[in-house]
Amino acid sequence: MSYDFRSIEEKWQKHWADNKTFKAANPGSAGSEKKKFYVLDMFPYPSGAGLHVGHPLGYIASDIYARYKRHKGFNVLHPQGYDSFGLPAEQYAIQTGQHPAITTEENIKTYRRQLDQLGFSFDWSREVRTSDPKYYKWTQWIFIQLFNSWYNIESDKAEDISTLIAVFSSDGNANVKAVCDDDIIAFSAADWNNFSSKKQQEILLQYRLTYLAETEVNWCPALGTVLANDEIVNGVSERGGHPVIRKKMTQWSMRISAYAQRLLDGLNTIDWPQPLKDSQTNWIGRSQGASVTFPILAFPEGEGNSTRPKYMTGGNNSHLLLERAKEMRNKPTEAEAVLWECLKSKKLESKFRRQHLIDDYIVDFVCLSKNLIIEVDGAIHDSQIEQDNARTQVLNGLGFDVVRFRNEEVIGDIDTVLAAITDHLKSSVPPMGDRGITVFTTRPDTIFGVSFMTLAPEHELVAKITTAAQKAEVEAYIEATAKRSERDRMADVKTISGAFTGAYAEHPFTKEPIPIWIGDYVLAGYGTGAVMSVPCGDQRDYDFAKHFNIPIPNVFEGIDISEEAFADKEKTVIANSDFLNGLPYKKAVKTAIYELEKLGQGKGKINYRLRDAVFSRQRYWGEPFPVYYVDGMPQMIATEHLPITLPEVEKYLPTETGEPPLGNATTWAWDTVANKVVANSEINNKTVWPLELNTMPGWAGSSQYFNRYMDPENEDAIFSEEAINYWQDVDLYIGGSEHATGHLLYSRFWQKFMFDRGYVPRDEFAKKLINQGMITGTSAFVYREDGTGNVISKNLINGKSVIPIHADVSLVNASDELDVEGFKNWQKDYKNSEFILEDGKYIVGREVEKMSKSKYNVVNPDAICEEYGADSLRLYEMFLGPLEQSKPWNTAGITGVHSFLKKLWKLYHSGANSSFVISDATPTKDSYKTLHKTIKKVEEDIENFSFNTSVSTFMICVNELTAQKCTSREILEPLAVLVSPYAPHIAEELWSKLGHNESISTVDFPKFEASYLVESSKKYPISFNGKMKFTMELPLDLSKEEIETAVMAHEKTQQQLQGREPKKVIVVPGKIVNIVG
RNA sequence: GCUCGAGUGGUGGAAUUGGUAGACACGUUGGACUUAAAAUCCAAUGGACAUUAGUCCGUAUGGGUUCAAGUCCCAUCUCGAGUACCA
Repeated sequence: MSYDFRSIEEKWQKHWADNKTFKAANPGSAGSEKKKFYVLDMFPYPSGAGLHVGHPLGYIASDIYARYKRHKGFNVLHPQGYDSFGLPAEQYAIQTGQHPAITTEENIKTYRRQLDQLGFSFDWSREVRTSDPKYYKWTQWIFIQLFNSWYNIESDKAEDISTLIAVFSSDGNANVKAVCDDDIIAFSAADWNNFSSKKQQEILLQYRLTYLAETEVNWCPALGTVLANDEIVNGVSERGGHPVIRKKMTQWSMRISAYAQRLLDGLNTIDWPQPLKDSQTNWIGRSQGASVTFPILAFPEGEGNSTRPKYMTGGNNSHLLLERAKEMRNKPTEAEAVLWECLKSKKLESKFRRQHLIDDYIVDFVCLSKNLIIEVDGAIHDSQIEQDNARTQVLNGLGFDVVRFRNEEVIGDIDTVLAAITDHLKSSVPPMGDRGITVFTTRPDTIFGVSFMTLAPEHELVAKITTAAQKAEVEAYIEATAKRSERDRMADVKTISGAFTGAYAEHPFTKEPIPIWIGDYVLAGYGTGAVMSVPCGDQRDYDFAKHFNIPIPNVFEGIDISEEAFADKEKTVIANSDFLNGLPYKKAVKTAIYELEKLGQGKGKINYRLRDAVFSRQRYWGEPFPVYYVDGMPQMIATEHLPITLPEVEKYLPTETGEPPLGNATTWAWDTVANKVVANSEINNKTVWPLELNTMPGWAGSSQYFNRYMDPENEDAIFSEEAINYWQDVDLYIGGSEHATGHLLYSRFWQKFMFDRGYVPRDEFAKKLINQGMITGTSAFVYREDGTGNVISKNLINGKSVIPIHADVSLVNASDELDVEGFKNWQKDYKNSEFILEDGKYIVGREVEKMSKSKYNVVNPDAICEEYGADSLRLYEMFLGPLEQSKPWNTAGITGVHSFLKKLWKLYHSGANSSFVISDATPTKDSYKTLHKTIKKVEEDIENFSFNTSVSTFMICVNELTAQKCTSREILEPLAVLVSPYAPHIAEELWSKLGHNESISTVDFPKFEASYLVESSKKYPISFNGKMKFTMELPLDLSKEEIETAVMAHEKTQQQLQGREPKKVIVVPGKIVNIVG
């Protein structure tokens, strides 16, 4: 009987499906007493093109591992599902009008058929689809949890928003340490309790982990949607390659920045590939340095009143207000008097002034060096909250922090008040405002090398500080840079451009004026959008200074900076820098920060590149938000009313007024009484309100799917506690490296959030991750000659000018010969072209490229399965090389693994007419040895994910057993188990022929016995000066001396030495002999 | 530019803590079987020289450490991936 892979594979695929062979057991059902093991493939998007041979690579590897773990006695969870929301189905809907759900359903069918035919051991009873309302109900649920959470820096975790509200209403926000928006205004408990509900909601949005805010987003006009940073590659959209522009829009954002440090720290606890960790580290972009504030000297050097004393901070009406201030100083309230006694005694180590003019306000107390204002309010202020807020905003705008206390607080408990002020003095680096430019620098040690400041052209201060004389030039420059697209700016980093604002800042230490420039090499989106430029230590600053003839002071000892900047931190010794002179880098940084803190003009700071993630998409085919709007403020729909299902729309394009596609829906309003979605016509702005029109991005559905697989049918919770506590986390996660900074970062973020809120027991979702390499295509080219239009065979080009044209790889055989007639029929344009052949053949050119439809180099697994079978394809994909490595697809070698399977089959069918033969004879010593060295190697290989070498090992094993004419059950039974993870169909068939009725899938993995491999002798390689000359068989129990004697006595040794006396003989028993001399 | 990874026959790739370089396949060549083809089986196959015996050279390049280096160290080159003015 010959190896009929077609019927064998069909038979077992049906058997597995009918018997639910791979169903994983949840707690409470049989099988869950075993140890768990969770093997997961990255969520596939079911594209219309179906699978190509590159896709299954990772699935085969994970399947081998899953099957191996079952043999090892584990309860294995190996699920599969579909990330089925997404752009392609929607683009297709826009073009054809076909509902994306239909397209998606069809694509999934193709995927499922293709996956089934490869014999994967997935537990299909757990399948999830992100576009299924039963699934996205829980995506919406998580969104609500995020909305109802804030990040408490003190406990360093996310907490329920109610704990924040409690603090606000008892203590205000002065002592709240939270990750929140930058423009937070200070308020007291009384303020909070008096704020309108809308005002409270606005403030809370500044703290929530998902929040609605006007942000600058990447808008892609061609796709009609915003894109996340990771969806943009080289300045154009990842999908489609369309241009992307910056635009301000109100969008949902995720406060992932709160988790920057923990996302970084977590990388040390997981076994993920280093390059992947590196790119996440890079993306998070932590840099340690200092934030430094440079006061702005309002007028250019030498002009006007730059000599005006610094404490004169009043505005235009100063002359009117000074008298009033004096009067108030003489008649302080009781509370003011008490506080002033404490402040003027300098108990707090900072100088305060009382009843001082700031712009057009008289403030109660101010510390000018720390930009801190303290107001003491009586009962009257309760009635003028709005005015006070306006005043606070103006003062904030000028760069001051405002802290308010009530009279009763000051009189009642002065110590608490003083402690609060001390806290503020310590923590307050004045926010950026008209009074100063705050910059972030990693090199505070070079602060004496600052010779100019540079602001991003978009920086909000630019308009305020530019002098009349420079106005025209600055505006022209801003206009010119705004016109340059993101892409131009990136492509062209060599051109140096900028403009002088006419304004000057003051150096914190030398008090020298520093000119303020703008330049587009400074990015608005990073740090504060401003830099202190140190041309001697930074090449970009250096180039800028050279270009605009700005001085380049040298602050490095013994370094020549006449040609380029000096950026080496290790060799740095600071010079020309007052108190930093002679210090090396690290000490100088510390000292500089210490001195800046003393001045209140800077402090050590850690900066992250990671931005909050925009979470709104102006698309149809995505999760709807469980959100409706009351007076423009977002409201969450109670979780018991979820899911909010995607409405039907006439067309999938934005509305005429530019609203997202959901704006076309006519039944898209929320009735807060009936708690259901109703027609838009019922909106009354009392009980029926409009729903959110955006949908969630692609990564929403994939950020917790791995946990949902643990309990996918659960309708009451995202997963049961029993399920999550049993399965815990993913033990092995396999997928492509393209998800490094998208899916894998967002998933880690959500997992940490779920951990903080107590829903999951682990704060990292995947212990081990492997990136499988990409299988690239081998494109084929024909060459059309310029002018003549003749199509020339590759080796006849000889320098002629030709245009390469992709030919479909199915028209080319293994020897690179083209089926010319087939090509002519395929591309009708070439019907009448003349093909210039060599030796009667047309030879194509070959090139390795990404496998893609447009390059006509896609190889479909269906054809391979048809010709060689799934087991051959599985073995071959593994045999190609290491899993992590990228490699071009080349079918040439598949006959090798296919004939291996035939040999394996024959090993069990050695009888007459190839009939099945098995004997109970005791195996030979050699057969035992062959089997056990195979067990050892295969086990090691699987544990190390070195699947390619296992396949070789099987080949060697079968070759040896065939030569030994082995038919022993004692050998051939374990061999079938060994092979089963790799080639499960043939293994099942052989197993059943061996007389078993149960599936092979959970049979124990054969146990390795070292005793079978023990040898009594070794074929020693005998080397002379390290070069192997011959081998010599010697017993292994010889001592070093005995080996040496035996080797020296050998005739070939004497022949090699030709009478010379060896200087030294190295003997490593069991390994090698090396004779030196 | 920076970061990371990789360079081994005609090809995919093996090679344990440094210890016989090229396992296992593909391809190629020759042979067996066959009317023929397919399938199958056998043999050879890193390069150069040599009838044989054998000799020399060989893991990107140049150095180094070592009895011994594909493996460790230094420098250089090439390719791939990621990143893009990150202060």
